[in-house]
Amino acid sequence: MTDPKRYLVTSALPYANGLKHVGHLAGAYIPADIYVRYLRAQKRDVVFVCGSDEHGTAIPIQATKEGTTPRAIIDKYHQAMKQDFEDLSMSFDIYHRTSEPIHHETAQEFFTYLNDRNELEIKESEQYYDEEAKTFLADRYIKGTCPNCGSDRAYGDQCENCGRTLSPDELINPVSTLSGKAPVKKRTSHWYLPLGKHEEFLREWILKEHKEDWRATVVGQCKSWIEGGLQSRAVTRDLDWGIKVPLKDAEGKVLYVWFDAPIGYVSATKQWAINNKKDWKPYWYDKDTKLVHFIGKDNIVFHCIIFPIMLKLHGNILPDNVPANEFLNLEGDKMSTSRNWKLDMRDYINDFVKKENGGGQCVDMLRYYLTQIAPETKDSEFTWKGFQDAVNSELVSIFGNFVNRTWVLMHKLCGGKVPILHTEILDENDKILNAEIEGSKAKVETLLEQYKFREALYEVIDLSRKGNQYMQKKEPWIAAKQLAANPDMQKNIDNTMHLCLQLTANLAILINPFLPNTAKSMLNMMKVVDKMLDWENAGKLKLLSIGYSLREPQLLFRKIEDAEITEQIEKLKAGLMKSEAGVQKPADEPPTSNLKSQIQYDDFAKLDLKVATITAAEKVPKADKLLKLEVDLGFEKRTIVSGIALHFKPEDIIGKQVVIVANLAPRKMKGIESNGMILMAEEKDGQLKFINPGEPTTNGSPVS
RNA sequence: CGCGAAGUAGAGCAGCGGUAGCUCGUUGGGCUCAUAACCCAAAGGUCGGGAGUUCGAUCCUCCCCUUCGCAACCA
Repeated sequence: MTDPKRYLVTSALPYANGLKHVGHLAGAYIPADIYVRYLRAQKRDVVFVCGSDEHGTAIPIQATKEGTTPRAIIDKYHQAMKQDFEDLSMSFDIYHRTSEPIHHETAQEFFTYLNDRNELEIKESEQYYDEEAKTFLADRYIKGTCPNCGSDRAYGDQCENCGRTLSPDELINPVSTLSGKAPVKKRTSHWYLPLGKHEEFLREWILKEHKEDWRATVVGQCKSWIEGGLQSRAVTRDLDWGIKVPLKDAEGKVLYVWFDAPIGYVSATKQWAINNKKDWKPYWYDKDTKLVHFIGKDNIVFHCIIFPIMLKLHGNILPDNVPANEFLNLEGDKMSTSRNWKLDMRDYINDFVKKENGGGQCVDMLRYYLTQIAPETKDSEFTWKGFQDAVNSELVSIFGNFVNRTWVLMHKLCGGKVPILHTEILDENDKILNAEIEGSKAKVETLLEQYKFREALYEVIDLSRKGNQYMQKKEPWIAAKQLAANPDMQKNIDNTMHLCLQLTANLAILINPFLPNTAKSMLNMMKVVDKMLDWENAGKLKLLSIGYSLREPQLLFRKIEDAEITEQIEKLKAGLMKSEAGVQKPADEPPTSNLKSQIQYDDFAKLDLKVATITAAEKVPKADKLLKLEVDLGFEKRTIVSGIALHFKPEDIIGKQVVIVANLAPRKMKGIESNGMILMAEEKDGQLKFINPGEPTTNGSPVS
């Protein structure tokens, strides 16, 4: 779409059941924020909406897990996510939530509109029903034996043991997790959106019209779904958490979360309009509105297939583009909430932004690195070393350093003021630099319009690199030494510094969408107002007036120290260990007879169990969980490293008698050799307790 | 299984018909205004494997191998 009248930009609504990590940030939020800031700098009419997605079965499940109510869960995570986005300089015009009445009304109106026009089908099916709880059971609420591996940890949607995808009907001996009783089959009816009816439209719209301008990964995914045959999808569920189906005979039914969530973009726009006394309708109905959804690749089907069908049936405009990103891996492995292998936005905020040497510059460092490695065409990888390299060698050494040396030299050689430009002696280098400055605007612009954020950012950094090259060729510090012999050299110095200063002003404009906090610091150094950042000023060479005095330099970025990244990597690994310990005993599991397979006496006899007394204990440095213990076996003392630091203080356990496995092969942990293992009982909440003889016993006594 | 995306220098990534580029890292040199920063240069790749189309293929076609995703939650 060329020259639209207005823009509506959305970022995927984050699901309110937990904190979000940097993968989310890189995928759907930072690119959208860059795009929006760029449009605003161009004085375009743009609204940027987002908000929390607060319905669906996972919310009540999370509530059970945390021992609280669904309402408390969504309030907690809505607040947390909103705060985190704010801390990372996301510039939403509104951060809404789907629990608001205006959203319920909007979603219900959507449903009614479609239903009244017979665009939905009603189908009857048999679903499991819990007679005691008087409710139909979501797949996730039914537990049973896996038909594949025989584990009793299989749910109606998937087996936790073998990972196989299941349907509730496949479970052997299904049990309701609500009442613990066997559920019965009961007939129920649901509304379905027949996607198949719209196949031709999708083929035309995506595979033909947008074949070229949408990302290959997006078109490819859509093609895969369309050709795979589009099934009707239920838009309602039997659940008591969500938006009530607005019909008399639909007691106990709510809209399926995937149906109401994208409508959240519409209700957020409405709320924004109310807050700002604007009309929301053109943003969703006028053909001259450019709608852009920023999402991750998992969301492609909703934003490219299902929601567009809903929008089309409802008479709304369709997205102009859906620049979905692939996934971001972390230190060689997929990010995963359940395995705790992730970097939460909040953790970064606490460890960097909120520190004394943090603040806006640390926000921009993360924004920089995540943009630089954004998974635009394929999965990419976040590594702490990569983060450090990007910050130290590009932000600090190239960009920050260019600005700094310009400022320092300007103060030393030009009296702290913008020097005159002597046009009569401009040389080849000056002219080339001018052309580079003028050319960058168009380059960055074109790339941003194509959603190539990584490349666009590269162009900006590259412009500062060209500034460094230019300065190196002109060597004003050498010219300064020749001043005594040749006072005319001042003219050379003036020209060089004048151009470097104008270049800095340009850099501020160009970097602003990506690193807004940095742009702000630069404005402060230049003593100019925000208006200078207007995009139309990019490429201009008269942004700073001659004779204007400028502030002292301030460093734009600090370096990331080795110790900081080492600490982060260790923290990540410690978190993984914690979660793996947790997986063995999920908190919500009732006591079960988790018996291991039978062994013979000989197997048991191989174990050498002995009574021992802990004589010394200390924390292992740089390890959250480990304690280094010394135990007395009577006949010898030995060192055992044990992963119990989260449960016991070293000073509290000295003198305790324990049972150890004395013939376990030695193993090095954190460089300390551990000779044996202390036996522990584990409560279902993960709490650990020592196994010891009921009364004091001689150290070294065998246990059998 | 099938479908989609991807496999390119030590690392992270571009490119996509005319025998390969960028950033970091490495090595050597220059400069010293600058956050031991900057600048220049060099080394380093049979572009996953095989076959085909073409005057010519990393880029097109086919086969194979590997990784990721595919309407549970999840960017």
